[in-house]
Order: sequence, then structure tokens, then C-alpha cells
Amino acid sequence: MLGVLHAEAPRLMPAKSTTVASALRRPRSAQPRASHGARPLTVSDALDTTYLETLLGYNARRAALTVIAVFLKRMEPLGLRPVDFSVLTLIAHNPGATSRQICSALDILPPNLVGMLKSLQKRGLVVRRPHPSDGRAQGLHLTPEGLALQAQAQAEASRLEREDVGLALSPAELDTLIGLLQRVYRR
Amino acid sequence: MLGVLHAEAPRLMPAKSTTVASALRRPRSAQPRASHGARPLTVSDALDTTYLETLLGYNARRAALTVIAVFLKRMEPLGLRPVDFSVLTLIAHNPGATSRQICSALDILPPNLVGMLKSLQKRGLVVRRPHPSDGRAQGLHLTPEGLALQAQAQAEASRLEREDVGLALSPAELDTLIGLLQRVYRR
DNA sequence: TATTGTTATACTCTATAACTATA
DNA sequence: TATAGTTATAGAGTATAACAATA
Repeated sequence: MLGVLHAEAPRLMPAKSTTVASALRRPRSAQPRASHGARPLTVSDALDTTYLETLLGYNARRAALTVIAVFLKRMEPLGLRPVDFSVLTLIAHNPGATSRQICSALDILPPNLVGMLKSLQKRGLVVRRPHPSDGRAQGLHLTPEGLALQAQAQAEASRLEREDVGLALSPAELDTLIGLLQRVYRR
Repeated sequence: MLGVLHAEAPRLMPAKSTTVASALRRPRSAQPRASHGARPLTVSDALDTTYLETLLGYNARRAALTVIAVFLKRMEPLGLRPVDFSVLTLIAHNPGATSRQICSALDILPPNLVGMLKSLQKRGLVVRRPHPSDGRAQGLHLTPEGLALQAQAQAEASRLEREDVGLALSPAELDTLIGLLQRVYRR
């Protein structure tokens, strides 16, 4: 579930008439500027986002969108969206994987994978073969063209990490960052 | 632009018939398991995602979705989605801010903010007042109810950071993580 | 001529229900 | 009875064009 960063709750309740919480705590360095009114806000001013920047969710979303925008641009010549790249890569590294397994690994719902696989199949990148041990399932495999494209895309992705992200972070910092992110989502 | 993590390119080109890139480099610790065929993949196996886990984009997306899922659940009783919380918080910290400024700060397109503001206004949380220095614009302000709800939501968000994220990361690690994320998206 | 806020609208992404074939 | 894969479809998110009012 939840592929969207601005995602919304299944169903929102009407706002309760609430009493103010005991305290309005500001974690870390929150320091509203404009609201302390040195001068009134003009239309050309950038807003004070200090508090939002103390929240992990806000920063994770911004960073994810930035990286994905670069990824999108780099992969455009190959005709691959991030999700296509992920699917191709999983099949490349797990030949014979089933739709269900791809869905589990990437948090995609089965009905939403159908069209992607159809498209990859139509492009001659993916083939289905009968599953050796389960007649309901179909094993997914890459064609030679699929393997070639995936290898090229993977090299491009690795280059992106080194070159584009490397402009902002050293290799050691990148490792630290990835390790921390994994500890956040592995629970 | 780009609010979706699985976002797709404006228009995808057909796959080029490509020659394989010179090398299939594996950054860091990529170590495909299943593809090296200790045994054939069965339908109940989890797939090998080692390579994807070396990519910042993949990890950032997973972490962002995890944090946002928690945020979603915590804010449900208040009737706020992440984007609603962001808008309310920006107005609280920047009274008199305009639609355009909110859009710039949050990377939302103006047409998509209209409905959100309408909804917040209808709930009695936000009011518009004529802008003091620009007749085209309208200054956004929180009502007393809006201020109360925002304060409660902000306290809840801060609590979430301490309690939920704190289960995975120490305060110092959280600071490190946020600092690294900011360096990724501030360019 | 440019910008603010808006309407209308198209397209993409995500989610649910229901069906079939097989286990 | 449960699971793999599929169809159809609803719903939410994101994007562009075009307009009126004001700068």
C-alpha cells in the first residue's frame, strides 16, 4: 500500500473540536522567523519552513523526490521508469520469480503489476514460462534484450549514485545515509 | 512537480535496441543470491533485493513511505493528511502567507492547492484576508480553531519523531540522518 | 506584459471487488 | 478453502491550458 508521498488516509474523520495539547514542543532547532514578525510577509518572500525541516518525514520525502527526479531523467533514454527498473532488476537477479513475489518485494498490488509486465513483455524484455512447481504461477525471465537493457540501466543507476549523489555526499556519507534509512524502514 | 515516488517520465521513448554497457558494476555490497542458483526459486521465497538496497533512491523511497504511513495513522484522529499538516504549519509559522508561497515551499501546483484550502476553510481552520500590499493576492491565516489544531498536530508530530522513529534511531542518529537528507535535496 | 488565484480537465498512480484456474 | 493471476473500476495525486482580476 501507499505509493504516494502525499498519500491520504483511507477515510478522514471530521476535525474534532479539540483542546490544545499541553505543550507545543519544538524538537531540535525549530526557529520560526516570519511569525515573530520582524516585518510583514511580502508576496516575493520565501516562507519559513524551519519546523517542517526538523521532521524526518518531510526531509525523507524531499530527498526521495530529488533523487527520483534525477533517476527519471537519466533513465528516460532507456524508456524505464523507476518501477520498471526495479521490476527488471528483480527478475534479472531472481530468474523465475513470480508476479506475486515481485509485488511483495516492491509493495505493488497485483492488479497494478499486470499492465507493467504486459508492457515489458510487449517490448520483448520479459518472457513468462510455466512455473516448474506450481501450475498456477508463471516464472518471469528476461530475454537477451531484457538482460542487455537491465545491465545498461544498472550501470547507469550506479553511475548516477556516484556522480550525481556524489556531488552532495562522500561515499562514506552515502553509506551512512543508506544504513540509517534501512533502519527506519526495516521493522 | 513530482509528488509520486513511482512517478513516470512525461513521455517515455520506446526502448532502443542497445548494446550492452561496458561493465555491469555493482556498487558497494551487492550480492545476488538467488540468481546464483543454490536452488531454484519457489513461490514462497522472498526475492533477492540486495542490489536495489544499494541505491539511495530505493532506500529513500522505502523510508519515506514507512514514516509517512506512521504519520498518516497518527494524524488520522485529527483529520489531517501530511499535506494538510504541512499547509497548516506553514500558515501558522507564516501568517499572511499567500497560496503561491505555500505552493513554492511545498512543491504543489496552484490548481491542486485550491481544493485543499477550500476544505480547510470549510472546516473553519483557515481564513483569507485581503493582502495588505498586493490586490491580487490573499493572505492566509489560521482561525483560533486552526491554531489549536495545528498546535496539537505539531505536538503529535514531534512525539511521533521521538517515540516511533526513536525506536529505530537514537536522537543523534536522527540528526545525522536529517542532515544528510537535506544535503541531498538542497541543490 | 507578468502574476495571483481559479476552473476545467487529462493523465497517472493506488486500491478494492470479483472472477478463473490451480493447489 | 486458499493462492496466482487477471479484469474492471473507483479514487486520489499530479499536470497543463486557459481565464479574470490586478500589478
